[in-house]
Amino acid sequence: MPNDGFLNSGEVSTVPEAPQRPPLRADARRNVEKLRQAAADAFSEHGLDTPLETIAKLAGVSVGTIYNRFGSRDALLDEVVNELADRQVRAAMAIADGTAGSAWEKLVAYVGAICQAQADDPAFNDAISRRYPNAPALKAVCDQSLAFATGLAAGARTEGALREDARMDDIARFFQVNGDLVRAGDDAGRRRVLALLFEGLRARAGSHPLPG
Amino acid sequence: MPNDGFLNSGEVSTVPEAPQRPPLRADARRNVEKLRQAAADAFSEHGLDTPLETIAKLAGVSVGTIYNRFGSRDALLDEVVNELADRQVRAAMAIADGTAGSAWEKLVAYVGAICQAQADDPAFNDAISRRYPNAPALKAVCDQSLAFATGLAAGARTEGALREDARMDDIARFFQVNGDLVRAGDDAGRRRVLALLFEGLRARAGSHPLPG
DNA sequence: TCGCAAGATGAAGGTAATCTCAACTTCACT
DNA sequence: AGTGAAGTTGAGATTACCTTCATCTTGCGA
Repeated sequence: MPNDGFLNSGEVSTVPEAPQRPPLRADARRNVEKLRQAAADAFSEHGLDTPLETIAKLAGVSVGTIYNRFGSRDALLDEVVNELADRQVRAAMAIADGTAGSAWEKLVAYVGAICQAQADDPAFNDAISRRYPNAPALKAVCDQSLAFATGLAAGARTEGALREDARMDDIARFFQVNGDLVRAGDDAGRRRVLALLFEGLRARAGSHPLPG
Repeated sequence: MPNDGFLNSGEVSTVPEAPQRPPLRADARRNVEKLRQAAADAFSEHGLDTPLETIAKLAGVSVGTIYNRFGSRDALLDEVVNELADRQVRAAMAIADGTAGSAWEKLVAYVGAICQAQADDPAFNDAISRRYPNAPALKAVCDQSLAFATGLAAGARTEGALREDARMDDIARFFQVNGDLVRAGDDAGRRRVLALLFEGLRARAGSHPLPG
């Protein structure tokens, strides 16, 4: 559950463009909850390609209900995976924050945590490394994650640990590459590639400049 | 069932288990050729997921003919893409051989050439970086490519340019990773990641050992 | 308890692909 | 030219998914 984190001075109206729908009936609310749970479970086990049929069955409802409650596959995906991804990203941030040492070490810890989460949870992996253009909330989580990494990277560069010509989108590519190796089922290789990339990213005398 | 060969006066049969089919009729031979060409063109333009319908239309025959001549999608794929991949791998080998300098430089040239070919030809990319388990001839080409790279890598390690704990399967992963970034359409990023990986692969004082 | 709007259902329709096979066409040999 | 085997054809079977909608069911206010 997203914690809004603000101790606001007065009441602020909810969201400006809230469509002001009538409240859901009790059974419908129950079904939404069951579907959310079922979708999260199924996605986390089988990835985001899980058929709606599977999710509906797991929730004990029919596929039609998914459409009644969420409108489309993409909407379900965006809503459910958003929460899931948000949780993972926050956990990784906590790990980075809890890492004593240099910004470089925090950066390594953060990227390592995200990559491990990709390996552990197919849904999360699909979410941050694959393209889901119709999932805006999901994109927001990814951006948030990258922004955090960017901050750490800036610190690491200042320290002189991260090479000067490293760019922020390089980090995004770590996740992309890691996700691909996860999908290939090559966990050992994944770790090696990650290690190689970090080695490449370190500032060093006599390193060749990166292209671009 | 061994064939007791000594009754056979002169000719030894070519391949032991050649099914000895009757020769194809002229029109069928023509169709095989048209299909090979069409498949190579279509695969190279759209990747190995091109539907058979597209290929059949391009060749001016019906899908049924593909099955009559090749037996299955995978068989067509194996046969056609094998040739295509073999050509690319040989070209890359020639580039490596034509590169003056150290084994490390040859290795970089070879891997770079393969990766560039992946970027230029979707069929080749799918062939060496994706899994096509039902394509044995294709797998052979990949193995051949890796064996060549392995030779160069051994030389580069002897020179002291390649880190001691680099392994041969690391090179295979370069192709996998590169292929993924090609598919993502991120050519600039692809080059940067490749550069980072090579930086990571260089022998250096004070580098961390790779996991595994 | 009743009525009805909200909600659930799942078969049917749509799409996009591989693969099959009975009916037709053509080659090549006499 | 005639004939039969070889070859081609393409609609249909099949699979696997998403999405819709007419019909049935149910929560809940009166």
